[in-house]
Amino acid sequence: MTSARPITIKDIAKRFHCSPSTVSRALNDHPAINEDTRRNIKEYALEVGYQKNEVSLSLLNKKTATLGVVVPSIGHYYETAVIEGLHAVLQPLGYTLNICVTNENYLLEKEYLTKLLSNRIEGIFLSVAQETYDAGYYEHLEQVNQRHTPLIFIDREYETFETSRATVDDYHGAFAAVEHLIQMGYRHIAHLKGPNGLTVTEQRFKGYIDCLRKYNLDISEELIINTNFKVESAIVPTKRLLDLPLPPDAIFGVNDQVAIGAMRVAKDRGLRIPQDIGLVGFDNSPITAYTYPSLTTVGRPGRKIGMEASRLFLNQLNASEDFRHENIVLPAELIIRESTLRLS
Amino acid sequence: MTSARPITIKDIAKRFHCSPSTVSRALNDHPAINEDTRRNIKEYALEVGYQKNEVSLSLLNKKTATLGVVVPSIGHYYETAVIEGLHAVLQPLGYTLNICVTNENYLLEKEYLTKLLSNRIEGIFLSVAQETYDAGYYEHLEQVNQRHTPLIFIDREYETFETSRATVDDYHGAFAAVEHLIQMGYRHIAHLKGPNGLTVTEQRFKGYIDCLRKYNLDISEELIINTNFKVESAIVPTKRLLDLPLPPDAIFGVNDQVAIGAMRVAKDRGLRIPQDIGLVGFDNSPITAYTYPSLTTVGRPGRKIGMEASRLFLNQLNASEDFRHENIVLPAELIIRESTLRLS
DNA sequence: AATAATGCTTCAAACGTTTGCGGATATGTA
DNA sequence: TACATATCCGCAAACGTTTGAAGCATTATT
Repeated sequence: MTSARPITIKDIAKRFHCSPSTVSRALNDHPAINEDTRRNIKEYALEVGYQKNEVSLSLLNKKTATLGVVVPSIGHYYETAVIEGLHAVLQPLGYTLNICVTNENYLLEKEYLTKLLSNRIEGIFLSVAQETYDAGYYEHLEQVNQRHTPLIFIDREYETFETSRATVDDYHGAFAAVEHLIQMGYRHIAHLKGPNGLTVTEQRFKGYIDCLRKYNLDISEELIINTNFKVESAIVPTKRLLDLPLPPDAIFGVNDQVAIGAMRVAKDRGLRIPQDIGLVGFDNSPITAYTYPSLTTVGRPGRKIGMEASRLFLNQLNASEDFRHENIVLPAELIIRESTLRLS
Repeated sequence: MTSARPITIKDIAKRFHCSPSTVSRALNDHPAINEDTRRNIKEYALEVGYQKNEVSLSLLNKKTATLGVVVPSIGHYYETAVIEGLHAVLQPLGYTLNICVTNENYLLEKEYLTKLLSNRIEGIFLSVAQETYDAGYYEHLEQVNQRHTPLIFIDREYETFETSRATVDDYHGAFAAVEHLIQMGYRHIAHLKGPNGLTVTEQRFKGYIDCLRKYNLDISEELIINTNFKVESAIVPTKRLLDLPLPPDAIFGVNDQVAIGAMRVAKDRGLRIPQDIGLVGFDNSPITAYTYPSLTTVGRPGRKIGMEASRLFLNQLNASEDFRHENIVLPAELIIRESTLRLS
């Protein structure tokens, strides 16, 4: 039963005993149409709720005004901030965003890319899934290149893949976080690392390591444990850390979620934060300002990343022959709160 | 420079000096095509990366296999859970979800609906924006009805609008939360209410009020303050509550965010939770299990709602003449944690 | 009165794909 | 040799819209 056939321009043409061309021109205010004809047609169109079929227009103009946004999840603050930034720039320009969530799944990511290309979207913003990283797959990106569809990496990227990207300087963000811990007098600093292989994970890890090196602090394997970005994935690792003969006096979490998980475990153990143990997260998600104690964290300008990524896309669209891919890296900002502010 | 024109069926036809029909049939394994021809064509298509133009197919078949999901935001746990549920059912059936974020903005919501209809999507899942509520607008929904496009309400709905919906029993969820507080011995219970007018807000509010009535507890205007669902919107209201001559001994937050905001303020005041003050949230977002103390909350089955909403859509698609809209209401579940568990 | 100009409208092609029908060639049967 | 039957392929229309070019009245210009 569902769909009563939508009114078409032909239907209107029949009603007025004129040709579809006339109706089209009338609706688009073409000057070479009689004033009365135009008015009548427009009134009637409004009355019957005519809506132009964008599908046919897309076919005709080879333009869909649609962009794909392919991300592993939309549950975290950063991702939604990026999407908001994309939206802020691109929606006013008439673009529709087609948001696809891969759930960290490679096959789904591939399927989405194919589907988006089949649907003739005009550009893709991609943060690659974890599985894609793990397996080192990237053939599914070739089809995008082959079609010369602009591809912009956001957040999670392939370092070796030649395309534009807008990312955050995770390395220096992490470095600053650990340096801050050191300046606060913490010396035995653990890291709840993300899943191995992801650029964000490894960059933050590298920042952590390099900072320890700079200050001649020991790097201990047992102080580095993987998590999967979720709160609950921090619980067991944190317990293991605190059970060590020489437990850490600070924990740097790969994101806010795991830092909050660690906070919970530390409090359960009766540890005082920041006196007994310091905690740092990453992302500056809204909640971090209101945990107790509030969480020191590294802010990522997600909205700005989205806006920069949009700019990269637009540049590529209007680019000349000698177009070179751009690499935008925005700084991360250390936000000092109570969880590390111990007056030594 | 960007787009090298995608390969079409005509290009392939030229290459093999045959007609487009033949290519089409070869690619679709039509039996009336010579084995060799088919093989050659398919090989060549693969080689040059041919991808069928879904836009033209949509036009031809009047089917886009795309559904619109229009929500006020994607920042909260519940919303992403719903989307995941929709996805779980509909993605395997070949549907693409077009996720649109209205930012609580009426005009944007209207624009999205129009655009989705113009793009000939086959169904819409809608959680209405706050502005839409406030102003009581709903003409923009008429166009959806007029086109007989299935419309399913999720979460935020218009009670008076005749369509299918899948929602959570906020009323009884709130009632259970407050009843639990009463059973724990709390007597002076405040409510951090959401923005007025929203169904979810009002239902939870009603549950709160009715429960107080049932137990003959006073209902005090000054214990009811509006928030906007965000953490920070709970700070000032909570301070005002705690500054009252007779401050509340428990706070029921309209969602987890505001409850966590309240938790922060209470702790700043040196109040012990749950001994001095009880706290309840709503949504069971992952973090609530790991705050300190963990937060008692009311769980909403977001994923299930998404799946049920999908079912409603599919029902409507295959419905006969005597189709009636369905109204699915799933129960909310009280999840008791430390923030209210005082042993009286 | 012939020509030019103006105002309004229709024709036809195009976008990429599918599909019923008819056509052509080759093979089998009488 | 004539006819039926497979086997394979092309024609053309369709989906809804836009748009350059051409058509046709009517009015203006010489």
